[in-house]
Amino acid sequence: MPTSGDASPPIYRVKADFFRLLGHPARVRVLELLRDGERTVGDLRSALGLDSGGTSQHLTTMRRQGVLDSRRAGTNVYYRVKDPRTFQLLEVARQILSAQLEESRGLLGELSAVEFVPADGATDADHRSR
Amino acid sequence: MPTSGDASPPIYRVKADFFRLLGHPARVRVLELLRDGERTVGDLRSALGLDSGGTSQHLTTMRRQGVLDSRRAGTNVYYRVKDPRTFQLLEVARQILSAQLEESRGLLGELSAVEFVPADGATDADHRSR
DNA sequence: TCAACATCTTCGAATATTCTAAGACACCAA
DNA sequence: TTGGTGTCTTAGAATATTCGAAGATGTTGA
Repeated sequence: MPTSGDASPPIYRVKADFFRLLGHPARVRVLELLRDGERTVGDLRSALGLDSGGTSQHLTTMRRQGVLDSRRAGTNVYYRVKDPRTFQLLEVARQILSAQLEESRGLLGELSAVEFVPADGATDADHRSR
Repeated sequence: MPTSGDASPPIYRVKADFFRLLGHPARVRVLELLRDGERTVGDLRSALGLDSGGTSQHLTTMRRQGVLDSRRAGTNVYYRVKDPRTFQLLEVARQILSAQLEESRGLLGELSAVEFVPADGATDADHRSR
């Protein structure tokens, strides 16, 4: 068996492609809309507020990369998420982001507490000026 | 408390920005290199094979978005991953991708088994021509 | 202060992605 | 077979990201 034409790209590139695929608001929404089952293109289109061309483009991209799967039923096409672990990805991202939010909210609190000045004026995270 | 100047963007946009940040081979590698602890810019630079400008650019981007954190020690700057859950993201992505690989490998096997023809010529996944 | 080193910034060119609009195609019901 | 609906494709313009090169800044030790 031949090692086929295109040398398979390094893992970190495959991963990057995969994350880049998720790196678009409309595509994140598609995943969220598909969280509880398949939907037709029309459903998604109206939920996203895109025209059918744009919707189709995103869906096609995601299917090509193996994130989505589709099935035709009459004149409609139903899309679904292929691997449920994809939702785990969204969930972990949500956790990370809400932790960030919490932290920055904390900093904001400190900021407004003008009266309080820590013993050592400069914090560790302070080494970049600008 | 005022709702501050910039209306906070919808969650799906924040998530998308976050994934897009991970959507670059060099940045994925940085995360992998930081899996077991902090590294200096120079370490990362030589591992990535970039010039110091490019390295700095990626690191700065990741720090601005809150994925990395840095500390200066003398003339060096050490970077580290801020939230360990970030690695979980990489891990889940790896799982999804290797499942995909396995599946396509399976299809490839079928493909080379030219003799075998299923009872019904068309499969379900076959509704898109082209 | 100066030289050496590490890191950061900036800017324009190169490249990639997304948007928009127009029309093509597939399927169903009449 | 024809019209209507739903989905897909394409191509070029608009926009965003990345690359490469040059130099600025900050830190240490002499």
